[in-house]
Amino acid sequence: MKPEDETNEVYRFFTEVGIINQLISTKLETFLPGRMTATQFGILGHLVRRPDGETPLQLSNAFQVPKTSMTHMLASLENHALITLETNPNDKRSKIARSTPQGTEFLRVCTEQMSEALYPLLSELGSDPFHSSLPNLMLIREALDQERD
Amino acid sequence: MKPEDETNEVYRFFTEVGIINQLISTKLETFLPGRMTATQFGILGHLVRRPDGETPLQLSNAFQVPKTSMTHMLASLENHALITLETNPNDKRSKIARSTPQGTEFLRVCTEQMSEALYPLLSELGSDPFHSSLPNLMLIREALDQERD
DNA sequence: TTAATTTAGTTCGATATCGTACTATCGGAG
DNA sequence: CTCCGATAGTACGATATCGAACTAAATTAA
Repeated sequence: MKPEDETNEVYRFFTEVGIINQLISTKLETFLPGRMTATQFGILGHLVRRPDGETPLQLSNAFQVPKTSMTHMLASLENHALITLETNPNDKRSKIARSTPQGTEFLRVCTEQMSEALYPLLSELGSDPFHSSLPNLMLIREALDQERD
Repeated sequence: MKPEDETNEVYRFFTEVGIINQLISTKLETFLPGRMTATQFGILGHLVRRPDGETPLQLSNAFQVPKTSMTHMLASLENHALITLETNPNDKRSKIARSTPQGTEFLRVCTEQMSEALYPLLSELGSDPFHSSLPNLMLIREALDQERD
């Protein structure tokens, strides 16, 4: 394949990623209350899986959003009583975000609704397209992540 | 594999897609002037490849963003003189967006810069991860797209 | 032909995002 | 201990996003 076509393929890859992200975020956001975004929901899921909590900075690295956006998202989740934000005893500059029981329950309910909504898609496609592309996506994500400095 | 693990894999797929989208958009946006977004840049690219132009509605379908967001994005591109917006002679409710020569040139320059910025990534990974996952991404995108109604 | 329905796009208002500049705290060098 | 550069998070302001309600044009029905 010509190098030019390879470059084109990379662009198409990123375009498809953008559209899939758009489609799935929109779909998810119809289940979420008010203006809660897919990213905010992702953060909640991340915290539910980590009972010791994480600092805002760790979260902004994990989701690759600016710290200033993270401040806003965490404040919003805290307003909904889905997480708590305490000062980090080891470093008073820092904080620790943790999921509340309501947060965990909220995640469970939304995830269930989302699974139902995705059921037709999974029956149609099967799990293979997801299964076989996941390792490549992880590879690309890690390389992009590494490069950023 | 258990059905439960399959579901988990699907979620990880969407998470990876979200993070890759975030990383690549941020990277691209550092090359773009002012507050121009990756989506707006994508729209310009779409129009450059279609000399006859497209209507705002076609564009909002292609990129899966609400019409009201498209209005804003097109207005912004028009302000930068990168596109023109004329009323559609076949349907006076409608409009046609077309790239201007400046738009085409602007796209060329930014694409070139982006290609240079992506060069290290491509050398490291090779084109295979992109090449082999693209068909699956297209499959998933088309299914999601179909479903939306 | 007129009236009702549908469709394309915009206006408006609420909220999300994020860059810049700031404050508070930490941790190392002397 | 004291200074100073680095680091965590926030305030603020500009702009992007997008749902709801609207206007105008096209299409369908009667």
